Amino acid sequence: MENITNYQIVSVLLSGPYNKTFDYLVEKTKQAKVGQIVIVPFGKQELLGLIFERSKNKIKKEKLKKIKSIVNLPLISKPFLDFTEFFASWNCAYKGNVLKLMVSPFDKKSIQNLDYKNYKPIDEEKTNVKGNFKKLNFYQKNASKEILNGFNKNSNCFLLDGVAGSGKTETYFEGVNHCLKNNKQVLILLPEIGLTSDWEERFKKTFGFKPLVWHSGITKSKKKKIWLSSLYNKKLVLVGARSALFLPFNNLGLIVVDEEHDLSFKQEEGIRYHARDMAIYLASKINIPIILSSATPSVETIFNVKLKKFSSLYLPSRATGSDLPEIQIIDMKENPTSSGNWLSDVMLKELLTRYKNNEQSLIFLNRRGYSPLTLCKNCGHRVQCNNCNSWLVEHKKEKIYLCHYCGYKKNVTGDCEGCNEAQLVSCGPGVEKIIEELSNCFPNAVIENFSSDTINKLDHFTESLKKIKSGKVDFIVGTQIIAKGYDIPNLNFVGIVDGDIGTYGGDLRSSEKCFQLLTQVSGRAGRHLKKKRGLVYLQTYNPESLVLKTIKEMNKDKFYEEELNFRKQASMPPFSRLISLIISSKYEKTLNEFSYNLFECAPKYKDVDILGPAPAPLNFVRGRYRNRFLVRSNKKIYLQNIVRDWISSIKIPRSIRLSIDVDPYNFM
DNA sequence: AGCACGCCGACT
DNA sequence: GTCGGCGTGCTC
Ligand SMILES: [Zn+2]
Ligand SMILES: [Zn+2]
Repeated sequence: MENITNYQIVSVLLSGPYNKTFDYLVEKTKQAKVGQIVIVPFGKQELLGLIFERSKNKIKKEKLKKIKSIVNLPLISKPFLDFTEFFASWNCAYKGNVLKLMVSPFDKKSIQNLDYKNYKPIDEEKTNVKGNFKKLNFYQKNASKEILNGFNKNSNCFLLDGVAGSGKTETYFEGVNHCLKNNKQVLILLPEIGLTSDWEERFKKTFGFKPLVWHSGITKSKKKKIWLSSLYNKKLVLVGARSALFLPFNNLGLIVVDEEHDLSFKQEEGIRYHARDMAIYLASKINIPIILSSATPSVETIFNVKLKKFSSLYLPSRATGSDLPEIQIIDMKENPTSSGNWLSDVMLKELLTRYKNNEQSLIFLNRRGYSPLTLCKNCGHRVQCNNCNSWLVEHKKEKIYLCHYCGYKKNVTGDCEGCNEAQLVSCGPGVEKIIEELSNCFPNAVIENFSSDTINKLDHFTESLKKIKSGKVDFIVGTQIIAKGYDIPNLNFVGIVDGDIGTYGGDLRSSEKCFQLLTQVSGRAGRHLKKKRGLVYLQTYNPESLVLKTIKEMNKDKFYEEELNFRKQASMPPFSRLISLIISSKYEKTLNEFSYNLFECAPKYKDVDILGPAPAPLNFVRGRYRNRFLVRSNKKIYLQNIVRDWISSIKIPRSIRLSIDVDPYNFM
């Protein structure tokens, strides 16, 4: 038997659904250190792990196994281990699964087969700035001065708040430049969809080199290279979607969250987390500045500014010098359309004027496809999904009915599944319907469909945008994808088909979402007009609505004031903390039994409200029945701990899936 | 998550 | 008798 004194004991966090660490032996000569990635035997399998602590010494020595190998890589630094711990605790996730995210382009096999010759870190020389910076205006200069000061302070969370086109990007580029000068790493988080070649070009023009780009479309081998760069290189700029947050940076100097309010930062599948909120924690952990940038900040962020947790940097005007557009509200009760049509006469008249005048117009409707509901007038049958209790959306171009929740599709046949004398009618418009309506009115016009159905491929997107910018397109019909800050020079008129998106849906953030979306879409109009202003027509059945009024008046402060008041009255976030439990099962009976058991052992605290169980608004998705609980408390309570204790007090049958959503945004 | 162990019904 | 279903519990 070997001498046990030649070994040391280390605690290893394993990649997988584990919350505690497991102790292993490792030869002292191997000089194991906290932060090393290792391969260990575990039961009958071999797993990837991370040395998390020196040793806990809580287990009998005879049971200990030896580490198989230590992967030859720089250490993952302590702040990132703390981040893993915090992340798991905050989001009620397994620590081991967070580790899995952190090493994501690798698995236990590929990390052992690391071929260092092929994965030479990217040449840092290439990140030497030799670009040209745009001249900043007075406000931009002030803001960037504040940001640069932030590098020397402890409290350093900034909100960069300015209308679309006010030059927020150029302003935070100053901070990026500062980091590069000091040989630091920079992480820029963008919504998945905002990460375009347009953005990359803009960066390259300014800095003279290309940033590393990280999103779901990047190949695995490229991702491995970037992962290694973040671990080896002292100096780099990485732009990425939310998952870039998990890269093992070794010398991070600044984080930017662009389009801070964007809902795509909230991960809703697998491990649920909010990338913006986690980025704020990470920045404070490493003690570096973080810049949140948006033309329409989230209510949460505005609240943090009010609490003086963040400092607000305000850019009041468009950098091009043009005025913000005029917004007119079209009362649909006074301007009704004939049945089956959705564009009012006023709207069509304005479109005609612009069309004759060779100007581009954008028609915005936040609904993909042709029609969200098809029903049979003869028998009342509705075209529904087989796996969900949702309506299928007709997509006319592809001749299918599509489920927007699970992707199920069915061919459009013209027959009815409920009777033999089909009289199918489409209820409600989608962008395809609007295109149909437009081409009836303007038979010779060129109309471009700009929605995620047509745009999901990057090259198709670039092509589409090029076509629009070349002026060949008369009408752009688009969903929210168009709101994402693309600069379209000759676009002077925006028509919003349905301004009432804030009134239905009815979750706590619907007003906020409506305000943000419509403000961003309106901001597309007239960005390059010199003497005139752009124009926006906003069709609505609720012209008196407060949200629409604040949009029309462009009174941002008033909107946030009203909305914060409402949230306060209702004890809703950001004045309280919410956690959703989503329980699902293939069997309705199992689901309801378990839900009841969970209800029975729910904690009873004075300051914790538990609502439920209730069938989810979408109570059947992908072949599974779903119930929900909603837990609420004030923010002084660490509600996650209460929920964790509750859940661990009951054994969960294998046929039940229970998902915990901290700070939920989606209540379906 | 895997994987083994174990306990019960049905099938050579 | 024994093959295989999946409910339960452990893995350093
Ligand atoms: Zn479906
Ligand atoms: Zn029918």
